[in-house]
Amino acid sequence: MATGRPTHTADRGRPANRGRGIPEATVARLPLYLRALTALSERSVPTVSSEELASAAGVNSAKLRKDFSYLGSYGTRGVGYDVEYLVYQISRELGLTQDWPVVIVGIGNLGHALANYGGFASRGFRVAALLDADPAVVGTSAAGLPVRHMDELEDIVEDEQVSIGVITTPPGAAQQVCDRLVAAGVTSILNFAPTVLSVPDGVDVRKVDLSIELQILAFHEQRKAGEEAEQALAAPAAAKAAASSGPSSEPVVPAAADRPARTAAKLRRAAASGTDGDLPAVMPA
Amino acid sequence: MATGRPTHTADRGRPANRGRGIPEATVARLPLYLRALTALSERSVPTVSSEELASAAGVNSAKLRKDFSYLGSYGTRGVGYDVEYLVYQISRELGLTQDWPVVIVGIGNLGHALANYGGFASRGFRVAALLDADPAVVGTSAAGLPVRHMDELEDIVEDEQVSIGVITTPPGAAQQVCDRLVAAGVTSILNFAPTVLSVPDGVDVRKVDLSIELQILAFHEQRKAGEEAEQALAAPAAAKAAASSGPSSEPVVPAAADRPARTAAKLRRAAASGTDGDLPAVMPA
DNA sequence: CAATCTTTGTGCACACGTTCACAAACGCAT
DNA sequence: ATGCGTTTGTGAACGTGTGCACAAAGATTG
Ligand SMILES: NC(=O)c1ccc[n+]([C@@H]2O[C@H](COP(=O)([O-])OP(=O)(O)OC[C@H]3O[C@@H](n4cnc5c(N)ncnc54)[C@H](O)[C@@H]3O)[C@@H](O)[C@H]2O)c1
Ligand SMILES: NC(=O)c1ccc[n+]([C@@H]2O[C@H](COP(=O)([O-])OP(=O)(O)OC[C@H]3O[C@@H](n4cnc5c(N)ncnc54)[C@H](O)[C@@H]3O)[C@@H](O)[C@H]2O)c1
Repeated sequence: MATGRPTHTADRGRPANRGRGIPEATVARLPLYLRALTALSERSVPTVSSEELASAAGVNSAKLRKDFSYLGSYGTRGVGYDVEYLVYQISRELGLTQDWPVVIVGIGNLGHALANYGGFASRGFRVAALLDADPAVVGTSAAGLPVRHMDELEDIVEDEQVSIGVITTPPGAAQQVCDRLVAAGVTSILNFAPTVLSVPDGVDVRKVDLSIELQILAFHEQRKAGEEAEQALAAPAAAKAAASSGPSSEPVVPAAADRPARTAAKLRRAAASGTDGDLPAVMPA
Repeated sequence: MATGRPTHTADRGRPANRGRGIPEATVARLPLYLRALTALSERSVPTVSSEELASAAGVNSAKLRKDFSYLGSYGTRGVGYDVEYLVYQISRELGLTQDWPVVIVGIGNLGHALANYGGFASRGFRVAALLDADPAVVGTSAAGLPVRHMDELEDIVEDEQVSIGVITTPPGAAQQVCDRLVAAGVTSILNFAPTVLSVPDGVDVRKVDLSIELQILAFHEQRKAGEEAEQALAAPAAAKAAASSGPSSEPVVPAAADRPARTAAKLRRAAASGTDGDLPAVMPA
């Protein structure tokens, strides 16, 4: 097991979340804060309040303060947080004060893009090697690094002390590549292939799945269309009255009135898909 | 506002989560189930139990059953779920029975990779257009599609009824591109730039952030190293005894004993970083 | 038809995450 | 020193998500 997103398998009998145990949700937000703080630091802003920083990171200020409270009391009441100091503390907590060599396996479209990505090195992540199984790809270079053959994986992982691997192979090869990475000693994997990886205890897997993100957006998009259809059906008279009563009238359905073109498009969608009670194409036995 | 991951701003006065309201966590798993079910469907498997399907999707079977219960009672007790029927129901719920035209803005490294990605079209997502601001890029083609100029954005969005936009521009341009997409009528955005986007109510934003994923992995990796260091410090005598007592002895510290080479690497890390109580580089005023 | 076996659907308890609201702490002015 | 305005840190309430455990429902067999 140990596959999905919040799979931190090494949860062996921890008492509660206090006293070194930072909640997973908080950990996921720390990089966000760090990014905002780094921007402030570059503008030489000395201190920042929870309200300002929260706004810059796109979160609630109470949440931010609670998040920071897990790290310790690094703020000053009446003033705010010291930017440089917080940058250091968060970096340390996330383990970014050390070097993290990373291997990328599968140098196709996506692997190339990742290899070229500058944001990699900016936070202590160093591309230790690019690997591929295809002899046609091996020997070429991407972003100044040579693409090396999978045979070298074990040596590279050992020599360079690699503990993080990125998988950008086709889905069919992902599990096999994953097994090999784990056997070689990699204990954290970032998987871009649309595959459920199974790994032993103590190995963390996170996945990035474009297709899932789009499907979630589509779900909400469909829901929005359905809601607007309901609204339009429920009060068409009121909407017409508002439209014809001139500039002095107040908007009756503000959300819909803002973007009338969109509303028309969504109504078409809602009509096409059948928001509810559609006849299934296949009936169960 | 409306920026982070689970930001579904259109939550205007909904009573509870029942009666059409599917929990966000469930929505996020539906694509996973769908993928597993599609694979079964291609192997012509007629029915599947919650246990089997859960295992294939990498989740708990109780969770899966509860997830499906939000969609309705589509299973048969004692048998399981009809694969084809479930595929249809989930597809319909996610809105995949209709066509979703998508525009990709910023055809650089990542934009190219996404344009070439086959998994896009496989689920009703059609690339309606590739857009870029750079005259050197406009006019070239990627994955058989021409790269068009940003000036055409508004026309394309209207003509093709686009409601989903993908942003793969540099971070500095992301907010500006986002604003323009929203003004043109796009109401769902998938953002690959490391930027916090602010959008009006009714617009959904999801972000994919490689750097954050790596930082989260680094955090857990560091934690693992710290734990192993503690273990090794707490019971070095026991470990030595086990190592020297021959093949008849049982493992004392199983997790560490599995991959001894890794343990050495982690201990080195733990020593280098200072797991706790490090002196800060900058002190607060 | 009854007995048995399998598997679903869900009530319930608990864990986790979010938000409110406010006392305590601090800087600063007087 | 004292008071005032500001902002942190956190207790407490609430909402969401997870997983156990089991009754009910259907299949299957005799
Ligand atoms: N391209 C995208 O935008 C995108 C988006 C989302 C997900 N993905 C997923 O990312 C993965 C890679 O996508 P891509 O477009 O780069 O594919 P690609 O075919 O361009 O590249 C895959 C690379 O992996 C190599 N490879 C195959 N088997 C291997 C093995 N056993 N060991 C090592 N290397 C091996 C191939 O030689 C090839 O170079 C796929 O799983 C895809 O579904 C891609
Ligand atoms: N490459 C990766 O693997 C990777 C990984 C994670 C995140 N990202 C992020 O994704 C984004 C794109 O990365 P990339 O490597 O493809 O960058 P890139 O520089 O290769 O491509 C960016 C493209 O955007 C275009 N562009 C710039 N300003 C624009 C504007 N105002 N309107 C329209 N187009 C505009 C540029 O012409 C260029 O073609 C960046 O924000 C990067 O941080 C990239």
